This record gives sequence, C-alpha cells and structure tokens, in this order.
Amino acid sequence: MSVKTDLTRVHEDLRRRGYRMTPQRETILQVFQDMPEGTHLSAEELYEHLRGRDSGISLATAYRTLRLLSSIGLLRELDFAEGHKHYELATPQAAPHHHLICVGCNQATEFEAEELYGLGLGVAKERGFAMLDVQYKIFGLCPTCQDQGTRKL
Amino acid sequence: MSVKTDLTRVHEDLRRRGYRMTPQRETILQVFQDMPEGTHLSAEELYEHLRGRDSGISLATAYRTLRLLSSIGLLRELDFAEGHKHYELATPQAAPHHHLICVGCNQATEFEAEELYGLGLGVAKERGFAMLDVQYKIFGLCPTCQDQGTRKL
DNA sequence: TTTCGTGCAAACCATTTGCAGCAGC
DNA sequence: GCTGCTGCAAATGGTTTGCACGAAA
Repeated sequence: MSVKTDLTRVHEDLRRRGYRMTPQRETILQVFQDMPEGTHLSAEELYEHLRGRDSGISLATAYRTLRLLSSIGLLRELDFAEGHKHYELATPQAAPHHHLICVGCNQATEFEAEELYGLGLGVAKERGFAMLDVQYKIFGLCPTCQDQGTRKL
Repeated sequence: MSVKTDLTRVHEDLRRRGYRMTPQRETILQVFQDMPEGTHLSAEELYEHLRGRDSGISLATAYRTLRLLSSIGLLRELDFAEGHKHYELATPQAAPHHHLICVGCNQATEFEAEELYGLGLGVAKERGFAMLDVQYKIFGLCPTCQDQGTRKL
C-alpha cells in the first residue's frame, strides 16, 4: 500500500496499454490518494485542488486524465443526476459503495450493501453481459431539506 | 386507464400547483403514452417525435415540460452516464425498472428487481431521508460489444 | 527521434434563460 | 385581464478538441 509501490503499478498499467506516465497523471492520482477514503471529486473540484498545489495542470488535462484513469479502472466514474460527473479512487475490488442523494442540497452520503454486487453479476450473466460496475442510488430529501421544503426546481 | 381520464387527472395535478394545461404539455404527454411501456426519451429524441407530429413545439418547451412533468412526478428522470438525461412515464407506483447499460453501444435494457425498492426505503428511513426514487444501474459490455472489443473511449 | 501528452483557446453539446407576444382560465 | 406559457435566440456550464510545442521512452 506504499505510495511508491502504487505508482509503480500505475506506471505499468499505463505502459501495458501504450500510455505514458507523466508528472500530471502522478499528481492527479496523488490528490485522490491524499483524500479520505471514498471522497469523490468533480473535474472542477479536482482542478481547484490542483491549483492549490500550484501544479500548473490545466483543466483540459484534468478532464483528459480523469477519463483515462477511469478507462483503465483506476478511478470510478460516478453520476449523480446533477449535471456533472464525479470521480473516486476505485479500490481494487472490495465493497462498492452506493449513494443516498438529497435532491434538495445535492449532498451525497455513502453506504454499503454487499448484495447489490452479486445481484448485478447475476443479471449481467443472465444476458451475456460482462459486468464492469454497478451503481445504486437513492434519491430523496434529507432531514434538513424536508424541514425547509427547499426542493429546488 | 383511458386517455381522457388520464388527461383530466394531469390537468388537475397541474392546476393544484398553479400550473396550466396547454396543448404543448398535452402533446408531450401523449408522445410518451403512445410509446411502448418503459420507453425512455432524451429531450432531443422527444423533440424529433414532436417534429414528426408537426406540433411546432420548440426544443426549449420540450426541456421546460420535461422538467415540469418530472417535478410533479408524472415523468421519471433517468441518468445513464452518457451526457444527457432520459425521461420515461412514471407509472404511478408499480415495479420500478432498473437498467443494464452497455458502455460500448449505450444500449439500455430494463429489468425488474422488487427488492431494490424496499432496500432503498430501509436505507433512507434509517437516515431520516424521505425517499423519492431509487435507481440501480449495471454497466457492462453486451455480447456484441464484447466481440468487437469496441469500448469507445 | 518518435509519439504521446500538455496548455491554451476555441468549439461543442445539452440545457437554461431573457424577452416580447400569446393564451389559459 | 392577469399571469403563466411559448418561441426565439442568446447565454451558460460542463466537457471536448485542434494545434503547436514540450517531454516520455
């Protein structure tokens, strides 16, 4: 789990597919690794972190890297229905965490539910699909937003 | 289940909230009702159908109406992670259907899984949320796309 | 040295919005 | 007649792309 080992692995993952390791890609991965487990960032949020580090990495590169890292399975692309994507470190296998989303304040809380993974595998297999990911989302109003009746249209 | 009864109900749903019934809204609803159960359309796709009917309804109105009808629960907003939303008739209660999505060709297949609704209710309740909707998605590669190895990046 | 990756700015695409006229009720 | 609704066109916001230069391997 050391950072050094991790980077080496990433480097190999990239090269195996004909991609290169660059300081930008390294930095972006580092940002995700430095955050509490399960944190998810939008491209814009990642860009803010990068600016904080004076990395000089452009927004375009942030987007390109997010896409690349997702495509090789290092990040997971999340889509809450709010107009932009979020990304999180894809912990190798392990508990895929699902989300409870407040449509009032857009806050997303995580939770686990083992059975969802198996269920997905079953359905996928049944239809000859090779499953890549499952996402379960509950949309609702959090206690605070229920009080305020502030569902924004 | 007659169309006439349905429209009256919609009319009332709208008026109760201070909205008006217009021919545009009626037509758009009709488009959804005329499609096979469970069909989902993007705004752009709806617009094509509207053009086909020579309705003269603008794209802006299509968007506005989709949002409105979703907000009062007549349509359900779906979000496959492909950059634009889809909408489908929200059958009053009944089996919420979930989706198996091929990331290669973007085709979405539906399936049912009763247990997902109850699971959502449980998690939501546990945290004081008022649940509005649950969506379960399985991402993967359909048989055809597995063969072609055509996951588009 | 050959590609691939990056920054920049312009382009894109889905969606939203300001406005003036039109239409429910 | 008041006010919400619509069409149009312009604006917005997230994301992608063309290009020329810089840098992995």
